[in-house]
Amino acid sequence: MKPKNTSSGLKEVARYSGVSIATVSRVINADPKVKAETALAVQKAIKTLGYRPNRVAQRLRATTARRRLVGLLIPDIQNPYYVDIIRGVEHYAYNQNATVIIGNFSQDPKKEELYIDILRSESVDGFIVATTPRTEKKVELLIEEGIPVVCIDRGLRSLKADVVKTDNEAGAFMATEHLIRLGHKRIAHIAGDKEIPTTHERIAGYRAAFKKYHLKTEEGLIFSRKSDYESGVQLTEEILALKCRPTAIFTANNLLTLGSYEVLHRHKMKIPEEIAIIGFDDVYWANSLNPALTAVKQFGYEMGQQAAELLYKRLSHPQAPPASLIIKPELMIRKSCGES
Amino acid sequence: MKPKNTSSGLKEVARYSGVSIATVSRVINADPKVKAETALAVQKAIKTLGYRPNRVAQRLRATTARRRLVGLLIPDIQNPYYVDIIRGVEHYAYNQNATVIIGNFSQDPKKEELYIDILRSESVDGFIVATTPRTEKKVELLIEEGIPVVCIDRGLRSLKADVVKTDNEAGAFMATEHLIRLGHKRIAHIAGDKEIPTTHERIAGYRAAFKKYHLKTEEGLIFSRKSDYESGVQLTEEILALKCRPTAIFTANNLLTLGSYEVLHRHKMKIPEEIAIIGFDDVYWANSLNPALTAVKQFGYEMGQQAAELLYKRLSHPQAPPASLIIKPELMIRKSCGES
DNA sequence: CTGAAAGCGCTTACAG
DNA sequence: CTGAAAGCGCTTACAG
Repeated sequence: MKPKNTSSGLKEVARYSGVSIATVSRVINADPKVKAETALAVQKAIKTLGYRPNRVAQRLRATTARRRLVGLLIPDIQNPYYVDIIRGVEHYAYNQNATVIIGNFSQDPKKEELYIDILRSESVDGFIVATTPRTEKKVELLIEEGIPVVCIDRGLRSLKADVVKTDNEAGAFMATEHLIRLGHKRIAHIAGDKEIPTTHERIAGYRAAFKKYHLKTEEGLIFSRKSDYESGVQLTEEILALKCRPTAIFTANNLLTLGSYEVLHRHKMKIPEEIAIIGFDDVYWANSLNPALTAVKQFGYEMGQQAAELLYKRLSHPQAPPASLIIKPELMIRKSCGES
Repeated sequence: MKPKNTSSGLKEVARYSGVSIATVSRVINADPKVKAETALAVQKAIKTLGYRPNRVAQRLRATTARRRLVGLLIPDIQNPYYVDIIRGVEHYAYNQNATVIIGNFSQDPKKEELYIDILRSESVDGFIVATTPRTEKKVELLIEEGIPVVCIDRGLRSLKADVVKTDNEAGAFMATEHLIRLGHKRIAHIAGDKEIPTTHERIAGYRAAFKKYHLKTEEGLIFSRKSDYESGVQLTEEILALKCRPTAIFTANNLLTLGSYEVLHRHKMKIPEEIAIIGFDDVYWANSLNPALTAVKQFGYEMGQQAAELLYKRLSHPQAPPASLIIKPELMIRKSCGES
């Protein structure tokens, strides 16, 4: 019934190597004050006994920055963009011998709040969060309590935390400009949920491109519902039902893009001849779509790494002023807008 | 410098409500022996102080089954099938007030071993693992030590653990039979990595369908490299280069399918007229592909839930004999094989 | 350079 | 029904 206690514990290592548990602890933490030969003996004992420190006990005792646990709050693990971020954070953490604990709240506000509390109770070194305006207060509370937080994808309005995000306006501008240069004048924009700040930044980029080319932007061509697949489907249907159809669509994220593709195919629209499409967010299987998707690539993986790095920097410099890392996206030209 | 200690701790709650910390602890754990009015008073104190138990301390002290942490070992978080599994596990855990800690080893053997050790050091209640034969020994060790393990997607050869998996042979049979009934006789199979047991089960299903229809299976049409996107690309190229091309392809997982689509589109093959394609694994954007993908759906989300449930059952019945849950997949008929 | 001891925030027999 | 005390497995001043 009771599990054999194989993970011997500090005591056994101490006994085996003839020192105190304090010393064993010191060699585990690479304390340079330990005499070399003592350290060696202890290391041997650790190896032969197969000892592994209990991370829970370490964390309970440890002071911040040595807990080796980072909390990552993610809106939707089904969205490949967030998966990239997760992988990036994880990669950095792995190299620091840290673990990451993910709170995937699936766009559910209740879960979102709860996960903040839970991760906090897990004594994370700090948080990396893709905030929703909804929980902004709660996140600010964390910061006031001295818990390091870095925002990813979206910053805090109060700007009190580090942030790494994409230059959304620039990305949307690039996409729209690409279409304009190809001769499109009536471009629909399927925007994301207006609750989310990035949505507005992308709309701004869309408008800016029109402005630069002295084109007027038709307000009726900006569509928005939520940021999910289903909204992509519904809004594309609305667009196709327009008496005077636009010649191109710019979708604001990968879920919307996918939803849009579904409808375009169902209506047997020729892409890009009858309608061109360009999406925000690149995916690794963009070439498996037909035609291959031209998209604005956000560097999710790199952003995740940077965020983790920022977090650990802040751990050692809690008083440093908040930093912003704005990553320029890149246009991946493939086939869905025609040859450029 | 030092974070304000807002999360008051048992002591403050005890002081505030005029009882001992033992009593506070009891009401947190819903011990029925506590007098109702005492409990009420304590609950009020907890609420007004905004107290939240420190999960790390709880876990250190707790005995198995009350640690509320499940370890999930996943081969590749970029694969949507595993994302479904993660979501399922998480859903169940959430309802148990448990957290799940994910070890995503990205198909890297070294990471795989390391994550087992790390999750173990985190004192998980138990593991849910998609094993690789590589780490089978290590997983068996876990079991011998009395740590509950449930395998997902793939079982243990020794059968010593609970397992929830798809009926792979049946799934592959369904896919192949579907193609045969549509009149295809020469069907290529892009199988997964031969190191992985599911690969062989799917090949067996493929063969079985041929047998049932008294067709001979051409060994030269079974292709295998690894289980990733790139292999899908390469093997499809090989297939198209064949002097005598098959009329259909059956791909063994979603990554291979996507790779295959890329090549088929690049070569401007008409699907399904020139070549039909059917894939193992369904994805939520199957309709965004062109043509919409006909696929064998594995119930990843449900499997994840079941696995978590099995894990918690085993926690209360450690001696129960290992259970196997074999889930029947379902054929999702769309357009990539033509109308049925 | 090393050990004895206190303590991280909890839970749980053991008394009463 | 409740409290005092031991202890989970570590780390870290404090002595020496």
